[in-house]
Amino acid sequence: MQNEEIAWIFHELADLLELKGEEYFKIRAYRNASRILAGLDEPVKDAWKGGRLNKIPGIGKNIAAKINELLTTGNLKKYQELLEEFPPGLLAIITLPGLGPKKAGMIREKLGITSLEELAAAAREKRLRNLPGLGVRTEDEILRNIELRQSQAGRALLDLARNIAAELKGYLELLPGVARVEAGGSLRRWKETVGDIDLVVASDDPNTVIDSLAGHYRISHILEKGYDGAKFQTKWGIAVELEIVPEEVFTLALFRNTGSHAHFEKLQGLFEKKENSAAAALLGRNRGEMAEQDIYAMLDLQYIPPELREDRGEVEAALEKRLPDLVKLEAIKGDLHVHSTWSDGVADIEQLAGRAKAKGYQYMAVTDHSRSLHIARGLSLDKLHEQHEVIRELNKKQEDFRILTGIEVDILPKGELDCPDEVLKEIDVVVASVHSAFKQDRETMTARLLSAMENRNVDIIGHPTGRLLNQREGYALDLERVLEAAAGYGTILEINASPNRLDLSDVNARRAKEKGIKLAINTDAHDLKRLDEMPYGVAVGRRAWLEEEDVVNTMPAGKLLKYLRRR
DNA sequence: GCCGTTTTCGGCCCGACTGTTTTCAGTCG
Repeated sequence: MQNEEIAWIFHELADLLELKGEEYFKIRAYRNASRILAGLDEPVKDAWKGGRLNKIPGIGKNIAAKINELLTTGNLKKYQELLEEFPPGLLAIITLPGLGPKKAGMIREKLGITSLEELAAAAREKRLRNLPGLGVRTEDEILRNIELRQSQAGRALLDLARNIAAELKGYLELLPGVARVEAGGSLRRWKETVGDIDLVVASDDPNTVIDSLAGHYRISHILEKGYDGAKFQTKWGIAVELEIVPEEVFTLALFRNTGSHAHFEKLQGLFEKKENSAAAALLGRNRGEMAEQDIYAMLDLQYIPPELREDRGEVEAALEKRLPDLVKLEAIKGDLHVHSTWSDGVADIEQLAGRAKAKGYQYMAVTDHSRSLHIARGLSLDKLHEQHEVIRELNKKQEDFRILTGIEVDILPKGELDCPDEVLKEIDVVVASVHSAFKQDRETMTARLLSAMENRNVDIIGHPTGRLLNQREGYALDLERVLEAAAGYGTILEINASPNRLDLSDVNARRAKEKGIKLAINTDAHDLKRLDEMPYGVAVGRRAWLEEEDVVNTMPAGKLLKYLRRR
């Protein structure tokens, strides 16, 4: 059982206890444990074997005992009992924005509703609006959110899909007769969510491959089976589709499998114009040596990296040899948005810096929350000052790495910042973000962000649209005006690399670039593990056609600091 | 539930917004 799975059980346990009406602090302890386990830097199993479980801060006697039960028996009695008491549908209902345990419980009691489907039906039949505490607006909101959820059904976040894909790839590669395995489809294009995991396998024995994968512990059952492929359902909901081909056509199959459809069709058009000469050349080659580059070369195109294959002008650009030189992970020299134990992170500054350094970074900004964000233990001005003193001391001990002072300052509902200018002025990296009053109307929210950008102390706008993938839409915002303002003021916009945000999105980041706005690709990590999520942000940057010069944290430390102080 | 230069119980902990109300409970970050 992996860390994420154990963490997920405690997460659900917390929700279940909330439905049961348990005491707030007990629920919080489970939530906290879930977060800690998900962010733990070693397999929980190793800590368990080594008897170190209750050495982990936040894991006490009781939760350690439950982890022990999980790892010993594969099950948790308390969890199972609660699941029987509260149907899984109720858990889905309380994840809807605006609905919590109290309202879900009331709706269940009054109408016997225990699933999203039943809730949607009741909303359509206008049966919710007369319940105590609910009205027409809530009813509309509920229906809208359920429909939004259903429209995304089956699409997994990229990190989950990539993790499962990597595991299955490793497994398949060990099978006899399997020469190569690669993930294709939207996963290879690094799209923010993935419908199913496409794996292309080079093997002359499809049956063995299919039967072997069917027995993998991640797979719950087989959905379709053909001669040269099969589709499976995983236990995590997302489907896996296998395409099994002879080794000599592997590259071609992977190329076609990667898509997108629109990109592929456009290339097909080019092939047809070539009157089969290219296709003939393709078939005439020694196929074993063929690389994807050759396919593009045959069409007189520059090589188009998978991230660009969306038919958003990349084929035209490749024809004219003007594809961008896309930013690479190796170009990233630091992370400018990281949380420590001073606010709501679970790793301390030295641990974070150590990990950042190990990645080859030159710098990292510690940007803990500002005073008004109580739930995240936002820092008082005194604490902030103290933290910056600590950082200055830590910097004295090292020469080849620099910890930058920072803050993630709240943009308060009326647009003012949650920290006085004279304090902000002294801070290396000021990230300003919205964490409250998400339901403001478009005009108010736009003015709020504009007001923050106007402040010359603000360097970066954090997760600019506030969206959470598969959970909630961004706040109402006139993004065009925000982009205009960012371009005018010289404000940097963030690409938040967290796989559940990826905010700005690829499309919006590309618009930002077109307006001459600089971007920062940051992890917003709250633990050591999440510092590793930078590749997801870089992928968004690549999908946005960004080059190294568009991304401020590709600059060396000295140049960056100068750049930040220019306003 | 966890934690403890507070040693075994008591503290942890929060204000703002929302939609429903007409004074507030529930939700949220």
